[in-house]
Amino acid sequence: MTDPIAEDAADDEASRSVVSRALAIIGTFHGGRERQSLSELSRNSGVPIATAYRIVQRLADWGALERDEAGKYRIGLRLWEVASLAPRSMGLQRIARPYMQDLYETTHYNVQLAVREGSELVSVERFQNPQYRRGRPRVGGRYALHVTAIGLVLLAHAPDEVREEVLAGPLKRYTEHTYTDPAQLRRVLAEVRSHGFAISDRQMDLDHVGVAAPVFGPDGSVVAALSLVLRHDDVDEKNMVHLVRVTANGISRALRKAGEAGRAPV
Amino acid sequence: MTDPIAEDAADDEASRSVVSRALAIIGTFHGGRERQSLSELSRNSGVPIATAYRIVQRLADWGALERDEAGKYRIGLRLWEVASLAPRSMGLQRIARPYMQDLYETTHYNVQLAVREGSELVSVERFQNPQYRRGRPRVGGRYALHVTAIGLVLLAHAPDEVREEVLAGPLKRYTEHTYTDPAQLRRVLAEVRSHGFAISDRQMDLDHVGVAAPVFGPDGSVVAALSLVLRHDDVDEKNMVHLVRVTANGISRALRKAGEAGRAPV
DNA sequence: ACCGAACCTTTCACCAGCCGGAAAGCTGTT
DNA sequence: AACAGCTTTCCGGCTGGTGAAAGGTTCGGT
Repeated sequence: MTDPIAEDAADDEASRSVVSRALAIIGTFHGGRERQSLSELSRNSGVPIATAYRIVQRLADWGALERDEAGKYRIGLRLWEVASLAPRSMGLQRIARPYMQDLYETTHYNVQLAVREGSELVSVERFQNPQYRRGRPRVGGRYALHVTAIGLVLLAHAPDEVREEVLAGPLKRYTEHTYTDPAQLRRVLAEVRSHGFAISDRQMDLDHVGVAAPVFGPDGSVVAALSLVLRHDDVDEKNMVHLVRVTANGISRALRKAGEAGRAPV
Repeated sequence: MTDPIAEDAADDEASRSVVSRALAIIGTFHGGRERQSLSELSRNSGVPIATAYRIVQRLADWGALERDEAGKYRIGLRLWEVASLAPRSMGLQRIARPYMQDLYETTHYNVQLAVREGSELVSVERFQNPQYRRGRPRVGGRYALHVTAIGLVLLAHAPDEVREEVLAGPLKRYTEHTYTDPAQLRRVLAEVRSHGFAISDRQMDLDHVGVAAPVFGPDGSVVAALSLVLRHDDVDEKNMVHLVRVTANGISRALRKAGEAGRAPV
């Protein structure tokens, strides 16, 4: 089996430590590689097999990994349990879901919620129209910031150094409409900030238009973005801007209220 | 601040290893303790502070932990990303959600999905009526098997040793209707197996009635359970049994189809 | 049935890297 | 200003981790 993804070997100074090796091992799991044998774990993480053996034993004892019937390892339920305490994903999600559901039920278009992590976005929650699902944005998946409406919102409100990094780096082209000129993208981002929403018109693929708006945390910073994705010939996306913004603001308000109540998800 | 939960110190043979210490540290997080300072992590995990410091550094470097503005540590987004690859939670959830949503929209009662982990149940997904939310079953939370309808289904189909363990152990009473007599519970579980569903009538609290049915994996084993929770004076729960069973069977069928397509969630 | 390949598991002796006490910074508080 | 609590750094002692290698097992091919 050839690897579609480059090997995850890491050669940092700190990568010799046991903890780093353990993390390298669990980091080999990603979409499309959800079950691995011990040998695969060793190969993909760059950790020697005997070492991997012992580490995997301990991870499995604790429940971070599990073995299936075939003896392969997969991410364990216990790890998911603690991960579901991550404020930036599940904490946010818990509050945002009712709003997203309302938006979905009034429009029946795909609704997305994402946060920024470094110079990428991570999809945190989505509601999809079953008749019409693009598998693409997997919950838990990472995607580029400069392509989608939701990414443009997050990029527009990112710290300067992140924005400059993305603007400097190569801007991968997906369609003829994708922004690949840094100067143009910079102009667009300024508009996103001043208007309070972003539109991505066939920049990811030629069939879809996205409308996105920022979600603010209790301290006024942008902690997430909400988007609605529709087919570009379905309806005029301008009509949807208000709806998306109102929903995003509703989530922001709920976050502020939850913050005041003590349990502050950011 | 006094701890509502007993200290998580562990003194096993293997608990001296670095990996086990790291896991002990991330294991100190649970509902109600989502943000901890380094000192708290050290105290709650039993790991000396200097050691905890080094381990936490590495966990934070990788993204398993993050620091918030106040300098406290919380579960990081990166950990949630890999955890969202756990077949028994997110894999199952991805398939079950549309069915759960349909059930919710036709009834507007609370819908739950849970799996068994050891002698407890872990809530994997839920749809709640906003007007009427009991905060109780937090997604990612653990609960006893003998009290709720969903737990009774999971317990009825658990391996013998698990069932015996639960029957032997103390059966905590929540209301006057809770099953606390092992012989009685054993009889109930046999009925659950033969009838293909479970009903919990005010056994958790005096207001709610639950109806639950098993979800089968591709190999015919019970991998999860689905439940509908209603107020006991709302409607005759018998009317709901058919609906819950049909929905659970729909999920089972979808799991089988996904299994045949290669990506087998269990 | 036989053989070979690939994988999983276990052992072992050495030494790299970890452990943790102690003390120095760094806040924010009385 | 002194204090209390938390975070960070340092370093000697030594223990648990490491990786090669061998035995066991499962599979597929001939």
